Amino acid sequence: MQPINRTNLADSAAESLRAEIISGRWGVGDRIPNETVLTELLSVSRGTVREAVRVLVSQGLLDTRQGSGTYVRSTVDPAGALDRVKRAGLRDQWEARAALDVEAARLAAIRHTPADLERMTRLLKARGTVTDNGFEAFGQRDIAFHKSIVEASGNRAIVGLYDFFTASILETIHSTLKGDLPEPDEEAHAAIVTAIATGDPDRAAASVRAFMAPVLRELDRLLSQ
Amino acid sequence: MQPINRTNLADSAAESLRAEIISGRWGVGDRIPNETVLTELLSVSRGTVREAVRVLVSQGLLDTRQGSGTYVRSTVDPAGALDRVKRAGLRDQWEARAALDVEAARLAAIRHTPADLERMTRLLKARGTVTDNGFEAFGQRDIAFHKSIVEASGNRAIVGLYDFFTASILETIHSTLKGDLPEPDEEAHAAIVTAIATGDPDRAAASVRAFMAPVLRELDRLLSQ
DNA sequence: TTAATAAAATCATCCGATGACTTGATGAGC
DNA sequence: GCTCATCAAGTCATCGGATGATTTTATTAA
Repeated sequence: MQPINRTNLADSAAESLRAEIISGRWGVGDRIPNETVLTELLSVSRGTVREAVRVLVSQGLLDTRQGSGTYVRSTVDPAGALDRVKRAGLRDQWEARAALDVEAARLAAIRHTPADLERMTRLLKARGTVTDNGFEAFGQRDIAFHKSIVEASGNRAIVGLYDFFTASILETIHSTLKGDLPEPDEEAHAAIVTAIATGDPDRAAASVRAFMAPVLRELDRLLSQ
Repeated sequence: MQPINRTNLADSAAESLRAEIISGRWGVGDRIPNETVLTELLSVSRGTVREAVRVLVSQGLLDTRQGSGTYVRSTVDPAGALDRVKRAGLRDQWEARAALDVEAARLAAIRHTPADLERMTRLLKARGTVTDNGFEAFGQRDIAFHKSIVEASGNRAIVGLYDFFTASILETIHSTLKGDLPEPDEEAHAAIVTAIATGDPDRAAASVRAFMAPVLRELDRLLSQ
């Protein structure tokens, strides 16, 4: 049931332009053909060319200067890569976040400060049970706890990515699943904190991995139905 | 000095739409006003509205369906997440990428196909030495090899993230360091492939971790100077 | 040579028109 | 009453042309 390749001319045009840039045929600083020429090269209208160009401008690949032309700003494509991440699907995103979680715990075991530990412990205690203040609030508290672990890793890039995935996954899960993923019990949560507190990175990583495995298995089962 | 606020109508329009989404006034799944109405609301032409909408579509915030309308796809601002991660600095980015590398190798050990193994082996052989075709070309071949490992993980989200970091790191490293990071020898590279081939996830992960450790140490040393 | 001016090139924006697709309503047939 | 084909309205997709704003280049005068 894949409608497949709902192909936009503007998207295709953007891909063509991106290919020219990534391949290096258009180097940094080069002025690319003007809109009229691109219209002929790509066989699309000028409006479509402009939409394609503007997408690449918004991603930092191109730069337009009124009266002068359109120039290549960068040949690398970080925004495009992140965009692909967004479209990767719930399972892959969940697995990627779990991977970050595992490595974050490893780092946290090495780098955590007493304040980090105190915070994790406090948030775990505040987490409570599902019945307190409704499902939504519980989800928030659960997320806060997990985030405190990631923050203890001291790596801002990992924290940023974790936030990104958490928000993205939350959205998807609300619209596709009905929130019936298994929730590990308090004991499993506490085990992570304990492992980090011991300062053993392997043990910390393993505890998170063990924590995530059954959830990921259940997610697989739900999505394969 | 700064003409600043070189105000594109299309960019301003995109910002207005983004504000509606981020603020939550337009929720996920909502259909936003059609192009004609947006033309009136924003006081710009329909072409400009389309350019603004397409930018947000390319960023994953909106979703257009011909014949039906334009819908809010996500309230997560990938540009914001991207900015935070980019600001995280070279060291954190490198460490985050290494973390992904480790977990990707773990998954690759479990999921790799014979074609994946063949590809990794071929790329490792093609990688050669620094002296072949200059430093730049060697870097490309090295990246291609490492990416083949990540791709063998079968997780598109991780692949996307890896691309993101690779592109971002390359940009930074060219401008800050002088490219004098230690490069693990061929033996270390081959060890990763062997570990993945055995299908032992722990061994695969450990091999990548061992691979990355000295590089990260040296990066720390260089950045602390 | 230098500075002011004019002309050309280019992107920015607007407008109108047609096509393609989706959705909901309508109505015939059972 | 129910099903299904048909139709009409709504919406995005694409096209083409026209005008304005800005930059760059060429020209001209001092």
